Amino acid sequence: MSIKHGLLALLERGPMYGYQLRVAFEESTGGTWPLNIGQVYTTLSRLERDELVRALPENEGGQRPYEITEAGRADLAGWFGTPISRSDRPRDELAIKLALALTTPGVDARTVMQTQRTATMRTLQEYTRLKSGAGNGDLAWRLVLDAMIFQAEAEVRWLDHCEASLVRYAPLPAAPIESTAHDQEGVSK
Amino acid sequence: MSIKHGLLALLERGPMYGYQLRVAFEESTGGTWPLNIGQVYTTLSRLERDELVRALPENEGGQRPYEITEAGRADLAGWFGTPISRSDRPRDELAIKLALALTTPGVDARTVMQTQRTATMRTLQEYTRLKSGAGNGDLAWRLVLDAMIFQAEAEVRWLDHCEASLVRYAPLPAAPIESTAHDQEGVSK
DNA sequence: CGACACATGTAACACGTTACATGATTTG
DNA sequence: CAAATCATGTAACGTGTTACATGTGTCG
Repeated sequence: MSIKHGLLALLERGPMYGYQLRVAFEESTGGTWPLNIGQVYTTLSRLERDELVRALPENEGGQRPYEITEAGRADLAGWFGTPISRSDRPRDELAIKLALALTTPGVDARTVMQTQRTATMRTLQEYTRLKSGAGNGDLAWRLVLDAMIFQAEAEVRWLDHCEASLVRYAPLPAAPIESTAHDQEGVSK
Repeated sequence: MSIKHGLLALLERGPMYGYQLRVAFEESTGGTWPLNIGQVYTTLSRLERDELVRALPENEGGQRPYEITEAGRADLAGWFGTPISRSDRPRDELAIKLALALTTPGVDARTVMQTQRTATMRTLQEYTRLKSGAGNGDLAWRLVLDAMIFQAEAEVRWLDHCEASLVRYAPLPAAPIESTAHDQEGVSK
């Protein structure tokens, strides 16, 4: 759904051909999400089939530009006018993974959380580096980067929250018991 | 990818048949993400083809349970052991939408943001209601809910951040000028 | 009996990814 | 000339959704 409307939005600026669309799309998101060129052509075919775009005659350079139709404009307006609801977002694989980790024998949920946290922190640093690195006159791409940062931060916070909940729920997971008479501390709460 | 490993994780608890798997999967995530039953059967076929699960003989009740294989166990361990990276997550449709809204003629990015914000706030309230509503002995499903809450909160924060950036970048979008000498109020902050 | 939950499957379709095939133009 | 970039497309495959077809058992 995303790409379809993305292409329509780009065509709203004026007629463009496939290759151009890919470049423009990647520019809009700062190259964060590479768009496969094959996908562009197949999507354009479907858009043409649905009469949301119209192919223009091949020009001198052998390029096949498309223009948006009235129906396409209407569809695009609908997209921009309607908020994206939770239900049409993909399942959160990480949440599922952690939920299942809790009840899968032989899997330590804590380890899963910590591994994920480390990885997420690393990409978070990468994003911050990217952000400061480029001067970026480009507002759109800066906001996309911020979106990824906000999400990654939320993920880290959630992971911490999960670990806290786990500790409260199951203080120590079959803690290795010293045979000597040492105390085991810090288990409270 | 998600469902494949989800089913494997459930089968790690012991052999189950399709219908059972769907119920168990939905229970794990508190019914937040309904899983289509057709999907379960097709996924099981593929898992069997790849020898990650093995079909057991049909039992009295006419049910066809599956059990996880050694290869399946290995695959599952790999899933749990490897963090989910940003690159194998789906594109963030909202971020794309907003980035494109900024450069699409005839579209007011501010309106798009505000519409989205309202919708997200509403689902956020719904989540909080859900959370307090059920007593929930179930840790897994509580954490899944929290994940959605954390995400939605991050989204709202991001939207606010976007609006602030927009204001700084383009203080007033071709503000309609009153021909009379009246002030225009209430535009700030 | 009729509705509903249980249970299994297939077919059609949409979307995304990867890889392959092909050719023109530019540039070192 | 060779390599890179520009440019268009097709085929195969994985995954997900919806809808359809079918049958059993149970409960009001």
